[in-house]
Amino acid sequence: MHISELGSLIKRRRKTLGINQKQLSELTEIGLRTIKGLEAGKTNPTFKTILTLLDVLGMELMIRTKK
Amino acid sequence: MHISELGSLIKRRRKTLGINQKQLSELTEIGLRTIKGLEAGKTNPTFKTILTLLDVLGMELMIRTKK
DNA sequence: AACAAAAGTGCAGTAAACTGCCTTTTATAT
DNA sequence: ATATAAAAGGCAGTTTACTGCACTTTTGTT
Repeated sequence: MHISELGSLIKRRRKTLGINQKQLSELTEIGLRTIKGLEAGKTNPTFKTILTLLDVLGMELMIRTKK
Repeated sequence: MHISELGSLIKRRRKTLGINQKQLSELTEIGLRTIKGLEAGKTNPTFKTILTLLDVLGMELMIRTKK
């Protein structure tokens, strides 16, 4: 998992749910400009931003030791 | 998963591996002050910082849709 | 108890995330 | 072909993550 992956993953999920960037911005209360930059893989988002987005998108993040 | 969880998770893993904060800082090339703040749950780290730490700690991050 | 190592904390500078505003490009209709 | 909606991108201001330095507190060892 790296940053560009994260962006495309969120973009894909958003489209699956049938919402646009503006709607996602309103639902998450994250600035539209931030969402655009993140989906394009052009910024290095903070943990909070990621968690807020995943929550609204019905996704979860897990961390575990590599086997 | 929220920020304080992330901090304690990383701290626990670091101790399991038997290294101190300074060594982790050197291995990851992330500032010692940053690691201290993160383990204490006092900052909102960036995705890059998290991924770098997890990598050196032999951990991985996954994202999936909630069932 | 004394000492050393590790961890925690305040402060200040730099870089970058976050944000809004506005313009341009691209896609999707009619 | 035009009009509309969605996405992309430049720019500038504000906030905050990241960092080093210096000092304090806690933990562990002899």
